[in-house]
Amino acid sequence: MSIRHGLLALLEQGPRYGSQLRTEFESRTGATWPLNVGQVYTTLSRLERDGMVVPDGDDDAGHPLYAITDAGREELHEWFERPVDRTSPPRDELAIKLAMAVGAAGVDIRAVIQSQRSATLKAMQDYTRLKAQALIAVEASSGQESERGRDDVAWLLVLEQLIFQTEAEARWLDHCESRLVRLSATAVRGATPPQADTTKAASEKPARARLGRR
Amino acid sequence: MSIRHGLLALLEQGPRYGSQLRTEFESRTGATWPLNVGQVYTTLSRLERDGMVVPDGDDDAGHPLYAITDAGREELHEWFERPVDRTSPPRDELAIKLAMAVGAAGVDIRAVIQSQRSATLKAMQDYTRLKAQALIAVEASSGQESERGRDDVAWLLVLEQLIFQTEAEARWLDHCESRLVRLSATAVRGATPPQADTTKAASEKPARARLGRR
DNA sequence: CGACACATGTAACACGTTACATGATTTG
DNA sequence: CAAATCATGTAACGTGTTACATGTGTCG
Repeated sequence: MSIRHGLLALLEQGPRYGSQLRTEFESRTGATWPLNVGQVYTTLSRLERDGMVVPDGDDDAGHPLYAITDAGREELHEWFERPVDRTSPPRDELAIKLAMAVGAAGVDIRAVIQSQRSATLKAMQDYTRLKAQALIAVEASSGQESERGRDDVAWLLVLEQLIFQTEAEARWLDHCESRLVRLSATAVRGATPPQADTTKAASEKPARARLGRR
Repeated sequence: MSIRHGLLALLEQGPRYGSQLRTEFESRTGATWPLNVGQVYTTLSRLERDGMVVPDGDDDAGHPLYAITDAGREELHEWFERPVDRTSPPRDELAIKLAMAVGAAGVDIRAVIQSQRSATLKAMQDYTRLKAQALIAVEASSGQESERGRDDVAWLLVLEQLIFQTEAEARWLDHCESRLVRLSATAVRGATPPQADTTKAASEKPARARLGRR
């Protein structure tokens, strides 16, 4: 659904052709979310079917152009005004994974957290590196009212969102670990003897050993 | 893809029937991500097609059971070991929206940020309320080795992830706002005179007026 | 000319959502 | 018995991904 509106937003700047839309979409989001070209064409077909865009002649080079319609502009402005619904967020694979790992036999949840943390931190490093570059780019292109500066700023914002998100994820993983330690301590005191749980001992060790590179 | 593995994880506890899987899935994730029953059956068919599960007779009540296979267990354990790839995260609608709003004519990006922030903060309140309840539930069910306590803990973790995420989003929105203020200040100084930017003035004001409740 | 890149499509497939159809069981 | 509920499925649709087929320029 976001691609639909993303393309509409680009088309509001003026008529574009398919592959151009892909390029501009990726300049804005800094190739974080590579957009398949085929997707552009199918989405354009659907937008045309829904009356949001219309074919608008050809380029100098003969590329078929699409233009946004009034209905498309209406839809686009509604999209900008309507906040993204965060009360029913998209399913997050990591959250589901940890939810399923809680108390599951044969799964060492702390190992799951560990390996995820290292992946998360690695992503964090990449993002930080990219941000340094993005800052330089913004600096260089600032002052030009061209689309270059606009794209660089957009990319910087996207990147910073990724950083904020990743940081939150890392902190959450730490939080999970300490929370599980605390809970298992009280649970063990309440239900099962601390060291005599042979089921856990037998199932945790091999799961742990199986981890690492793959 | 997370539903697939989520169902597999539940099936590793023992054979289940369709609607039971849905119920258990929702107990774990605390109804954050309501799971359509139909989805369960189609996913089970695909899992069976791929050799991850097999029909395993009937319940006492006559419900058709599915059991996980060795291949399914293998797949499941790989899933637990393999960290979620955060270097190519799923497209985020909000990030795309802001990226498209940067420098777009007819769009007041600060208004977009504002309305999103209020939606985000509202979600935050809901989550906080839910967390208070979840803590009580965990407290009450702790010490029982039953599936109740496990589900309550899983739900608490999921909830806390949502809280961490939402908090990060709110902070990012603030960050965007101040960053845009700073950038537009330097951009204006660099390219166009501070107050005499008629293009900006003409495009921002009406966009602002058009926004608000809808 | 041949290789390469660019651009436009289309087909096949996976996943997810909604809605509908159909039995079986329980409950007023 | 009638209504409601639970459970199992299926159909239609939207979105997204990958891969393939095809044309059209450009450049060595």
